[in-house]
Amino acid sequence: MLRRMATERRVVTPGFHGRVFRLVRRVPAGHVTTYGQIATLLGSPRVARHVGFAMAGAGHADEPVPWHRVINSKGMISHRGDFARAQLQRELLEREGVEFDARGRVDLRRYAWGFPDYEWPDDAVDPG
DNA sequence: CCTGTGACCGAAG
DNA sequence: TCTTCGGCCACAG
Repeated sequence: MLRRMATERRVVTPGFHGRVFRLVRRVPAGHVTTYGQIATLLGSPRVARHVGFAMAGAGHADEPVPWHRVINSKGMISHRGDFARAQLQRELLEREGVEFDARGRVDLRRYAWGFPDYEWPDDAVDPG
């Protein structure tokens, strides 16, 4: 029911980038979030890719976006060939106290932000 | 008014 | 552990 509504409703609508940025700004220093988590909070885990698209343009946002706190579901930095940015991202996170293991992975159970005050829209997809 | 360009995810084999 | 595949669109130039 709730599930079906989610498939019929468009979640990536005009202003999507702005909604992504607003959510990412709520992640405090020393924590991380994932593309999929942001996508789920905005309406559907399927649009994680679009969250990535939005982050690619984070520099165009009116207000600063802590883009470095967004990593992928494996707990790794998505470099997509841009190793310079990936290294900067890692440095920024380490500066905030986020630890990486030998494989360059962050323990999401420990650092992922839970968005405790997030208010789910009525037509939000069932997260579980 | 087009068009190209993107930082993903989970399931299946 | 690896690859492939479907999901599916705003936005800057």
